[in-house]
Amino acid sequence: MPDAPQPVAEAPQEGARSRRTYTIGELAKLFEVTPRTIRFYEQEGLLEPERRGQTRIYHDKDRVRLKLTLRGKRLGFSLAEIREVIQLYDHAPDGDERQLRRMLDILADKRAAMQQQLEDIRILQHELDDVESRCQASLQALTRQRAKG
Amino acid sequence: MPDAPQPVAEAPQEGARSRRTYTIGELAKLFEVTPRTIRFYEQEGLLEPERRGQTRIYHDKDRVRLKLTLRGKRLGFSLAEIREVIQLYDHAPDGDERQLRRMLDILADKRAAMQQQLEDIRILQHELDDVESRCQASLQALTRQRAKG
DNA sequence: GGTCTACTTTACGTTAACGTAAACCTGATC
DNA sequence: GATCAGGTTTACGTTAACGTAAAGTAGACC
Repeated sequence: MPDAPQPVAEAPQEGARSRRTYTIGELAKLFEVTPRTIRFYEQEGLLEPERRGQTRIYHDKDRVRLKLTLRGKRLGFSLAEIREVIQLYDHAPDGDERQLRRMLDILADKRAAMQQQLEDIRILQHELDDVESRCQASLQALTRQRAKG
Repeated sequence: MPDAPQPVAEAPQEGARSRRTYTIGELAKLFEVTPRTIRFYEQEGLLEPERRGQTRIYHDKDRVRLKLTLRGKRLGFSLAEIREVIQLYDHAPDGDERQLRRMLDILADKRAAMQQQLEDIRILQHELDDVESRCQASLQALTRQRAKG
């Protein structure tokens, strides 16, 4: 499942600019994923943590990226697609005209997909409404029957 | 990707009750999937076509189920989850109280997931807005520069 | 009756997204 | 200085959702 109501894990915002850093374990706990997952996302080019000696140090930028990544996943995007969006996000203002136009094309695609998703959700919600009301009805029927019997 | 703007393939509705049937190939073309995919969905318990001799015959019920399945996939649900919903859909009114209550629980879960998705889409759309405006800005900058040079 | 075309089963291959296990390093603590 | 928690790399394993190829069948047409 698109990972239902995520515990809305979020970092404490000490003032406007929280300059704190995270170990991989901290970040993992914060978003309820495993360290392995975080390393894998790095390997796939979604994160680029600092290195202090051998160990990774994550900054707010990485935390935001990870958040975006998990949001994308909940919507069924692949990691490759999410990386695409992240690169758009980071390199939007530079590049030549052809690149910029290509970006706008990709953006239009993502938008269309999300529009489709909105529509899909709308329809599915109605269908769930339907099932639920039928469920409630038979439940009440059972209850009435028990009251009589 | 959640399969962007699907060509909104849909069957002709000859009157209210279209009693026509479909071969696997027809159904596949209608929704732009392969026959293999349709057989796989059957194997996973999502479809139950009639058999005429060896070959499968699909009715409107199957078409609706397939449509629901693809909608679920666009939202990132797994086939197992979709099967769960389909079974809810088909067996909502029967079963004892415990089963009905369990159904309502599952329904609540799906609802929560979809609420989360709505929120995710809202946020992502804003982020895409941001990227796009930055894109447009640098594009205009390039154009102005060219006009001068 | 041969030849298409579209169906069928069986079975192995593939890709994405991690899980899991082994073997190692490293700073803190008893 | 041993131990331990938490970090690291390397590498193989696993699951979902199909793709693909081989080999057979069954009706339509020339």
